[in-house]
Amino acid sequence: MTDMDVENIDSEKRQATRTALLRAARDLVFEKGHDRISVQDITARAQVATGTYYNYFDSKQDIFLAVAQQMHDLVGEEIQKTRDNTKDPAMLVALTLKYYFYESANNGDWQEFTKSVGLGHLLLQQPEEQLLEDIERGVKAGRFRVDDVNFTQSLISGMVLHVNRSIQEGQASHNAIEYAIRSILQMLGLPGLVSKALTQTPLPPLAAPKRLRPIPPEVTSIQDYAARAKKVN
Amino acid sequence: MTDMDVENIDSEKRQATRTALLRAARDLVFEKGHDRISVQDITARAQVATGTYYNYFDSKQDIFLAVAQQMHDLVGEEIQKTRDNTKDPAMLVALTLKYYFYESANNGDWQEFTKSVGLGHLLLQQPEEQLLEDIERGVKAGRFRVDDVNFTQSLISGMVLHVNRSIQEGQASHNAIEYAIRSILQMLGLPGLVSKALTQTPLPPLAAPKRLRPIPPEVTSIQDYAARAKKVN
Amino acid sequence: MTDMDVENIDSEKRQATRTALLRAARDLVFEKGHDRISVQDITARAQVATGTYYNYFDSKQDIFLAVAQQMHDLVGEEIQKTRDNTKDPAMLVALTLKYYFYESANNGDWQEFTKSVGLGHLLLQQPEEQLLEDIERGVKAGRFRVDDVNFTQSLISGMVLHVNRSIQEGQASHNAIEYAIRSILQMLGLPGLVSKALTQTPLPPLAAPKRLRPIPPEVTSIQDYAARAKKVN
Amino acid sequence: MTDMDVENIDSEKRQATRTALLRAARDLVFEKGHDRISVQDITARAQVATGTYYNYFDSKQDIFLAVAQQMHDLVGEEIQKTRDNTKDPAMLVALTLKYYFYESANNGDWQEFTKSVGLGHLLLQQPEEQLLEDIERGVKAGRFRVDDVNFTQSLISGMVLHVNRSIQEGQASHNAIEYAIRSILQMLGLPGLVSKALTQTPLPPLAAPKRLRPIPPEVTSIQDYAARAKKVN
DNA sequence: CATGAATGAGGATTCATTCAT
DNA sequence: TATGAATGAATCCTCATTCAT
Repeated sequence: MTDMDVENIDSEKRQATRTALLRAARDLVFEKGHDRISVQDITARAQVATGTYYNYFDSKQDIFLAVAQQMHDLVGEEIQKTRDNTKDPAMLVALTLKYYFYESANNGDWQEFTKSVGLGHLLLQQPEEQLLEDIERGVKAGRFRVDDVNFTQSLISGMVLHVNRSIQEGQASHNAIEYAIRSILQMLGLPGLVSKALTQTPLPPLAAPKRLRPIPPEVTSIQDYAARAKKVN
Repeated sequence: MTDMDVENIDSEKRQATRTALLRAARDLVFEKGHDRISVQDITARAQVATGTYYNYFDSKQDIFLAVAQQMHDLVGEEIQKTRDNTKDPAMLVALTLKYYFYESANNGDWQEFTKSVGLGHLLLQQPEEQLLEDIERGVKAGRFRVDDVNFTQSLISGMVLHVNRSIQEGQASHNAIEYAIRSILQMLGLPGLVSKALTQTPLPPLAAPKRLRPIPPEVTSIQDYAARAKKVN
Repeated sequence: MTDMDVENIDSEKRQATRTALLRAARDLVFEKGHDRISVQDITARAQVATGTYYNYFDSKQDIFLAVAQQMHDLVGEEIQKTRDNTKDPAMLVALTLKYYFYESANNGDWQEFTKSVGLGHLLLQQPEEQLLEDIERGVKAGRFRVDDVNFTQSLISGMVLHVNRSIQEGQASHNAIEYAIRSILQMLGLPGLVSKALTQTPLPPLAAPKRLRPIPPEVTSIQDYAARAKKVN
Repeated sequence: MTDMDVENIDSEKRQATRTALLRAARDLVFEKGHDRISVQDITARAQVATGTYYNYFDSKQDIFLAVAQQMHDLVGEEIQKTRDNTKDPAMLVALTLKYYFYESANNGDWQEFTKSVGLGHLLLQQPEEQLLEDIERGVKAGRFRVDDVNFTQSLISGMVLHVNRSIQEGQASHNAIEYAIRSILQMLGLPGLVSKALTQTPLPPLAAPKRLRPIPPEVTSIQDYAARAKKVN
């Protein structure tokens, strides 16, 4: 058995435990909803001792962030499949933006999870480095006309953030997304018509995101509870 | 001063305390968000002693239900204003359903509050007795044709519940609400065309619900957090 | 029973519990020495529930500070008895300084306690307001000649701090205390000879401070432990 | 490479690890003070794995005792340098006692370290075997007049212990040390005048012990803390 | 022997709830 | 009814120690 092997074995074990904890945390959030989850709940579910948790995460909150990252990465991987088949840099930018906007607005798991764990302000968004690369590629290919690549990336990320926020607050108009994407493409130097066309290209559907949360609680009318309320004597 | 007076004075005092507690609870939920609220927080804010709380509510959870009722009643009162000006029973049913659907989907305060306190399964919905009366009135006026009034009411309430649930899970089609209302009206014996017409009548706007929650936290991308995550060695 | 009575009774009860906790904490420090004391130890000894502790102190460390204050006050009260019989402001200043220096250097309980609880940097020292009053009185009586009373007080407090520190670090000469007091009196405008005389006036002894700590652990040579040490094979 | 060599190499490695652990423990005590040190802290500082610690020490406390021994040995070695130049057995006894008393009272590192780790009852003291040899040599040289060498040694060790304790508790008179040494010498059969003379011989200074602990915390008056204390309502 | 993941008891702190006054 | 001190279970987190590799 080589050193390499030893390292790998250790890594695998470590990864296994870490994954078990992450899965336990994620499942419990969807099952119990809230801060109703204790660290002990998580470790019990993951079949490890209480203290083990702190070999992997710094605090209770820490694991929820890690789960969010995991979910974020999952979305990224899903999108990547379509990106892989896209050669045109302009198309790449357009569809990536569109996908992320779509996910941000519609990925119920993400929304439920992040809200539940107090990370509701996190957004599904393209990693900044990736966007930067996309822009650089477009510039090299002569498709984009940009003076300062880094600043352009920063500008776009800012816009996306803003649009996402507007959507979440319900203040975004019906076609805010399309409009935003079109504006961004134009900003990158594409002609208006091309921008519009790219924006409207329909997306190949993403793999339907498997719903992670189990049985939702029975939806109920408030009257059922009213009886139990304490009366004012 | 009569016994009656004494009673009334006491009652008023009691109501005042109860209201102070309710207001404190509601404000704190919107300010601090979660389970970060203790009974002590509530009583401190309401300027009463800790123990006083339990003269009005049986448990910590109890008050949140009461607040939810309060909010539910508020919505009901708002809707009632329009109902008061509506003579036709069919129209009454249609607009009431429509209003409640609308509120259920869009009342952000309600949604935020209920989710926050673990009552996310509660829905804004017409009180069953009211619906029953509406149906009965329509029957008396010869507008509806219904065999079993009670059962019909029960059926409708069930449908509404189902539609609401679908909406909340994002599985409802674009015009689910309109379709549901139309179906219900037909169920009550109205002709298809009439049903459709009633359904499409635009609603007079409700008083814009004042948002209670304070400044939302800054929306941020997950990459900002990534750095802090504990690495897998 | 009047409201006044009720208040007093409550106060007394509260004080009793607080005192019990303080006494428990102090005793345990002298008995067990260190952080070997848990909050549960303290509450158990004080015969109250764990949570009760936090109705009186904000944190574990908090109570140790409170005990230190208590001990500090005790010293102050002891000194006050002699101060009460001292009319001359110059004498008052001289003997107060002398007493505090003496206590700071020799009060074993104070030293042991503060070291034990990580407050070893605290000193027994005359409260600044008291010193200020002393100076003011001396000025009014025409005994001191000082331009800026507040600044003078501040200067003196700083000197005392410095001398105390030197003593604790073993860097102070044999008669540092006398010299310091004499210098301070001169600073207040007294003639050199008078200062010297006042400084040398012997102190009436303080009430012998009752040693609070119980049986000290058996002093032992390190050889007794050597046997138990793990050998290098 | 012979077996012997292998053994030696292993031995050296072992010693190196052990030394690294000891150094880490000692440094950390002086840096962080208290029980704020975990075994993990020590191993991390020593650049070894957690488990390695338990190949060298039985418990957490164990290493502190070992460090104390190390410090004790260091003092012994320093004293030995002077002992080596001392031929007269009486002088040897006198100066050894004096040195150890001096160190016991003044070696700040020793005092700080032992107090910190809960070994405050340990003393710097001449190893009993060494004292025994010293006495025997004096007897052989006709300098001492002693009936039972072993019992005498035991008696002396006991006295030293007692004096040390008195010093630590601040109950020892100014010249307790000199008086004790003189008494011991007389006990060994030396004439009073000779004893006195030997006792008063000044010591060649030991190598100034380098202070290991870092910057001491700022000394402060208790009033600065008072504000933060929780009030009794 | 070295390693470092796993363990679980222990300790600080919070807070829903009770109850004597 | 109002009060607020008391309660103790629950929770987060630490860390000495073990043990399989």
